[in-house]
Amino acid sequence: MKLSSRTRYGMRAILELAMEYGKSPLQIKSIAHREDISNKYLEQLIAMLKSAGLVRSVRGPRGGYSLAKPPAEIRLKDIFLTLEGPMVPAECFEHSEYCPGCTDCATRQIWQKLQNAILGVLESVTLADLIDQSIRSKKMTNYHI
Amino acid sequence: MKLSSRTRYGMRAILELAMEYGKSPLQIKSIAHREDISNKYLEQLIAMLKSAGLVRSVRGPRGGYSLAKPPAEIRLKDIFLTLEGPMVPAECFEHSEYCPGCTDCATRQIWQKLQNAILGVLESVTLADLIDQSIRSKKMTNYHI
DNA sequence: CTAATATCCTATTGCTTTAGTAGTTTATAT
DNA sequence: ATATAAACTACTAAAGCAATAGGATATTAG
Repeated sequence: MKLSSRTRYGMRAILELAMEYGKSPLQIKSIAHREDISNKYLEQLIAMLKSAGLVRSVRGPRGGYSLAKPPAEIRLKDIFLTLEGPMVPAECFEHSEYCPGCTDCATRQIWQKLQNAILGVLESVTLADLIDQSIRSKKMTNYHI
Repeated sequence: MKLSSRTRYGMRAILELAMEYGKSPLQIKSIAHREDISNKYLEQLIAMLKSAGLVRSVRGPRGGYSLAKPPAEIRLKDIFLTLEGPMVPAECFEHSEYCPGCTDCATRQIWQKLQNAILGVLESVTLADLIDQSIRSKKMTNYHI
């Protein structure tokens, strides 16, 4: 079980934007270079984030992308669901009419628990929290050196 | 984000075996029929569970499959990891030499949290727990009718 | 011994998703 | 005007998923 590149790249990209929040917009090529991601592929991922209302854009020279909201108002859950799609462990979560035997109900409860656990973590963390963590860990390394 | 059929089918199949624990072995075709899963595909899934030591088999007429251990000693984590493969959110979890920028470290901590949350749930539940839940929910419906 | 049964093993296939590439169009700052 | 950078659309190679197919092997019953 692993996360898709889409989600990993997208998360790193939006974190770059979060760290630049309040400054001038960041360009695709700049983010792509910093994070070592394909230019054109990143373009598509950021388009997803944009249509989800998490990111806004400015076209033309000196244009680029920036966060649509303060980092403290963007939860990882929003980013995750935008990139990874809706969380649907089993068919019967979408179509309740599917679910023939009652054996499923026992397993279904587990998938429900799993979903809650995942969404719980992603709900509880904002981009601002991530930045704080990042800064703190950098300070730690400085103290050691 | 959704679970693979492999995992969903496999979980339902081994739960069937768990409910039959102590009795004579269950055959592929029987499980496949009860759970409405392709015969041949299920065969492969059960082979995975067998090579993981969760299930044992008897060949020939009146043969079939049964749990290798009591239901209380099989955790969902074991089943899940067998079917879904190792939990590797990002490359740097396998190859720590990968991890160029420090931006990753912030996201990496999130993937770690996510992993812990998922494994935590799966670690805490055994097949015996699932059977208990299943029986209890059946009783509930009986009371209502 | 033989026939039936059910697991075991390997290969192949169609399908979908993923990750990435390519090229053109549109808006905007200078 | 021109350069810049996002916006949009189409395409493609590769991988994984969900099967399907067919024969080999072991075991039991008669």
